[in-house]
Amino acid sequence: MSQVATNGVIAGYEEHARTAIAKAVADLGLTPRGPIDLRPVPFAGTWGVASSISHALAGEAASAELAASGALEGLSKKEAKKLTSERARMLSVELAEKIAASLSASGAFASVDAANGYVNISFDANLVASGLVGEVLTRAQEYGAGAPRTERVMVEHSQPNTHKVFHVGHLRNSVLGVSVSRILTAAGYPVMEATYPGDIGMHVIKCLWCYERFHLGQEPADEQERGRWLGQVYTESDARLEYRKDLIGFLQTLIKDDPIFVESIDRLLKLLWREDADTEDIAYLLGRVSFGQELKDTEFRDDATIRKFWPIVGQQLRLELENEKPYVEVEGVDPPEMTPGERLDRWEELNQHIDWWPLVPGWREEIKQTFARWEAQEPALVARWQETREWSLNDFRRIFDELDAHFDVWFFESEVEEPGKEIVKELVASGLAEISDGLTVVKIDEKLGLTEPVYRTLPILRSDGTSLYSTKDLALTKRKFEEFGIDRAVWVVDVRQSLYFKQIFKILELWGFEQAKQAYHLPYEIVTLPEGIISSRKGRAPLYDDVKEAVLQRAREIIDEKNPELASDKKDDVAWQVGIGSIKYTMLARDNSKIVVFDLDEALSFDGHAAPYIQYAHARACRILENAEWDHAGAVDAANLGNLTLDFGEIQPEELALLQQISALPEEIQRSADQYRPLLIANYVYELAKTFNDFYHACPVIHSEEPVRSARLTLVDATRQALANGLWLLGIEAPNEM
RNA sequence: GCCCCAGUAGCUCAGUGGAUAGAGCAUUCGCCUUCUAAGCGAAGGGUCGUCAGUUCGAGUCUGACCUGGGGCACCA
Repeated sequence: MSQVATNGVIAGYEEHARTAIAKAVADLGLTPRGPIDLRPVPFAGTWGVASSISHALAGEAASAELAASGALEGLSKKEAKKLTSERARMLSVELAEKIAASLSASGAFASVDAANGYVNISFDANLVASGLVGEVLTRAQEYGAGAPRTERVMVEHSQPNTHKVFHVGHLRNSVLGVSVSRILTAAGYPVMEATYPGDIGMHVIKCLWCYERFHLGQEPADEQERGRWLGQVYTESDARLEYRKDLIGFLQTLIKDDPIFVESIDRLLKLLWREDADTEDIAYLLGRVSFGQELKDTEFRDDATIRKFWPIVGQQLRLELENEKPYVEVEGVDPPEMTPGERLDRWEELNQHIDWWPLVPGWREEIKQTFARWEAQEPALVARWQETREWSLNDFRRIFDELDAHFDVWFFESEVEEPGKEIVKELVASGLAEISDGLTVVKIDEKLGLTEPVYRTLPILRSDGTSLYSTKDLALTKRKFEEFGIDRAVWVVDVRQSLYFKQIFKILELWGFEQAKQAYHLPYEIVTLPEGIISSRKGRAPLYDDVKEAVLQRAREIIDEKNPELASDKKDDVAWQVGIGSIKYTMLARDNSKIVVFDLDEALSFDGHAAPYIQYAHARACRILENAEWDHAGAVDAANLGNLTLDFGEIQPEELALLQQISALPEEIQRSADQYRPLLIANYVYELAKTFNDFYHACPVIHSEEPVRSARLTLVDATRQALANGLWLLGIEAPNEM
């Protein structure tokens, strides 16, 4: 029974069943091709394991038998198949009966029967339940955890950029990273968690430029507000620098999907003519608009042209809105991107800053200079960077704390910039990298002798010698393995970076860095909004702090309604547990490969398949134990001494289902660790809550007679533990009352 | 053009080659004098994108195609 102690009670019984089936099969003179499959019996009212081994054996036998007898000759493929299939079904039923009979005769199982070609082995419920529940109570928080492993894993997640805001997109990453780390830990791996904030790069330069140039000293007095404020400065920097592109882009949209605008262009340009605009510019506009060709902001001779033209465009859009005709769909023609109302709004937005138009080229020049100052490590700029960076990091530390994300290592992009450049030098020296059109790249496919594009080409240094994201990741990967002695490194980064990571890992491998093979990119799909992609650049992102506030407020409202007697500070605790738990659960109860469309109304709905449902089941279990004045410590003692014996009397289907569900946790943990999928745990714990619900609706606990009462209370205790453990793996708290 | 991902109920999603494809939301109808109604029960709702193939057995594996999304030289 030592096997049972390490792998769990149920694993022991399963192993036992597997060996017995294998023996029964061998006694019949048959050899299964693969391992004996086992699964829970999929019917209510049973607890045990089923095998479809007789189907597999019968299939082979039927084919062989029919082929040998010549019965298939002259038949069409379809007919032959049908015949084989029918014969296999008959044989599998016979075989299952023989195997079941043999297992029954051995007397090793409570009951064995054959049904439909399956062999079903039922457990002696009271006996196995005592073992299982005893295991849950003695192992407590450790129940479900696997045997310790030696492979050391580093999980890097949570890579928000400083100088930008933390939004729900980052939230998915952190929540996923925390959960994957916990699941790997539970599966037995020693895990290191690492975060990697992007504290340098073009976004930082832009933000610093905008801060110095327009907002120096305007930062909020409250230090807690500064991170968010800085994010707004970043958004503004981008709006300024991209102003011309944005405006031209909008004109381009008008040309594409507003035929009335295009038809009116002659008249509009006549008006522009009267404004004394540059004639060549007018001709340029006329040509491009009437032929639907691409406009370029650099093609205008006079900066004043667009400023004169803009009010005219606005008048036209207003006119179109006033005379709006219902949109009629035409087959083969794409519907317009924007409604007339949206067009006017967008025009208005751009109009507010029309004076930016002539300034943009100068600003872009200033960005280059700021970048150069950074490269030269000008002390004043570096000091500014350190100060502002800290505002963002303050936010991140608080947010990670709130999310219960704890890191063993903090990597910063700024630390690996120089080491990265060193590696690039080596790569160039060794001939792996080359300089193509001034840009340092690795032509990976060429180096591998591939003719089809697979890895393509990766730039690893800008032509001006400044570092790229890739420059830094080369150094970081090396550092992870060499400095921290890990065996496997996992990057939790969204799916759009898949090719990029393939490239980085392959380059390191080509360079001769063996551990590159143990580097794994864990991709997950992005979070979008119902109206499209999240962009902190455009300032269109639900911020973590805002979503948190909304969700806490909603949770508090519901608590006030559902459980008004709860003490006020307790209400706050529960609101936090439920609110944060709900956000986390919606992120985790969707597979990594699925896009999450973030909708605040949905996030605020706590009904049905959501965290509170599971938390509620946990709270109910706690309350039952409390009302029964259940002696938890006594039960644990009994279990530790091996004295725990449960007597459910005539055991109910709901009790069996609950036992079966509790018993599945260890396997689910291993499976979700192997696949890096918290979803499996999210589903598991929901199913467990549901099964528990069924149980306590069907089976009175406190009001039942001994010994059933104690058996049920122990089962409730075990359920409470399994729910808490499952929620912990998701990073979600389990309230004792709510 | 090449590569990756998704396509299952009206919507959002589960589904480990195995028994009758399941949840939640939404809709309709029930259930609080019994351990918390954030709950429970019932009803309706499906050519599992299409077509071939592998298999005793395919929503699940393979191939082709269709639709949508993403990626592919100086963003991160």
